[in-house]
Amino acid sequence: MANHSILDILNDTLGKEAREIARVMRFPPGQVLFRAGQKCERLPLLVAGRVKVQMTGVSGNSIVLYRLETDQFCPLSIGCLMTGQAYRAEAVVEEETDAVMISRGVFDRLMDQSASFRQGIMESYGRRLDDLMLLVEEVAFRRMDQRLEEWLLERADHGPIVITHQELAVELGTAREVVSRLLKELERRDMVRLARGRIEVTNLLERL
Amino acid sequence: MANHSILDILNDTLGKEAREIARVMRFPPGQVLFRAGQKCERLPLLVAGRVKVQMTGVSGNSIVLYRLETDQFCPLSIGCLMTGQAYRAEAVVEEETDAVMISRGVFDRLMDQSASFRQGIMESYGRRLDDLMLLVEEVAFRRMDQRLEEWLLERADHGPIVITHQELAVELGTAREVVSRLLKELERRDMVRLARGRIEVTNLLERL
DNA sequence: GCCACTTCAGTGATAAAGTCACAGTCGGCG
DNA sequence: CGCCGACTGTGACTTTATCACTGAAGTGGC
Repeated sequence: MANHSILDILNDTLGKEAREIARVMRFPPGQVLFRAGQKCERLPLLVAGRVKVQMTGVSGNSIVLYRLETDQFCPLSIGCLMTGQAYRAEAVVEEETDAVMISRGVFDRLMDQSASFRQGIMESYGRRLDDLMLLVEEVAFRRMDQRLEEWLLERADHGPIVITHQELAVELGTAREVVSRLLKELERRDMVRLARGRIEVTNLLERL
Repeated sequence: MANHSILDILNDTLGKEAREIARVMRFPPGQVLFRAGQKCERLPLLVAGRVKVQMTGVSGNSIVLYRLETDQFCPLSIGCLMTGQAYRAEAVVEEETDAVMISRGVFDRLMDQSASFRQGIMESYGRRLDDLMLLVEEVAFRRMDQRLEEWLLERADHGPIVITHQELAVELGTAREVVSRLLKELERRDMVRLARGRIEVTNLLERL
């Protein structure tokens, strides 16, 4: 996976069938790749773009689990494809996304024939497991104000962050009111400037 | 993986080398299979027994992530083996465990040659991912009293539960004091009986 | 422009959970 | 028996979650 793009691997392994068997599809922002409760038909494999995977608990609260980016597989789909279970989460396109949709048969074939493909799958899986372990630790043990500040700092580079408090609450897995209060407190300390649907990070960095 | 045990698959694929290449090791309760920070040399694959995998956050708090049981692989080890990263969690034997320890080379060979092995690996991975997603939801959104009661009910079948409040706190990813208080409250309502290092569930069931 | 309507944000009150500090209690062992 | 370490209980306080509600900002029709 280090040397070749996913498309190269597919072409190498599947030969001239590649284009027919594994068609690249384009998804616009906002499109839902899959919802909780649905069965999985095909494994999405991102060629470009970004997809957000989030889960809604019984309480109705949601949390973002991880994001899929270029050259990554959706590990949830693999699980659902292999076991026939329904999805437990949903995937929403954030940036226009091109993805190869692979059927179970083609997946098995690739796993059988391409060591590079296997390597890619295993790495993708490993990364997700790691992501989720870190998320568990975050949610279980870290303070919300710190997590919020970090989240803001990570996206403060390119001007104001366009997001509602509700969406931000889902990112962190908390309640909208909590986010509102913490943000207001940051504004009082002149660390951010708030507007409807927009957060401008001013001098948050200094605390690190 | 549905039809054959892991040992069968190993024997089928590796032939007479199997015994030399992938030796079965026995671990007593309490033994640590790996610690956070260590590198992974071999992939443990449980033939019998039970292993608890837990993680300690920067705060010093710990939480149990999942348990390995018969015929399961340790997905963390796969990740560490593939990427060369160090473990982020630790694994402790709970019941005497027999495990086959597989090297990177043998792992790659099995992945290449045995569809059953691949299937087993992928299923194991899928299950862990699912476990962790559920854990994220639990920790993020569910009430501690309910989680505690469920935990107790799940192990109330075979007489008193032998565990300290501290250990129970790690199971749930909370603080010892929280567990102590919730348990005391349950005892006041005559739902459990408490003793040092022991919890007896009396009539907790009725609430369901 | 004005109005109705929806979405978004702010906030008080209260409950649940986490943190800190410390006291009491039990069990084993010299 | 008495001491020590591990375990448990609890008060005081902080942080986070939940509930209920208000107001403010954008949107579209007329």
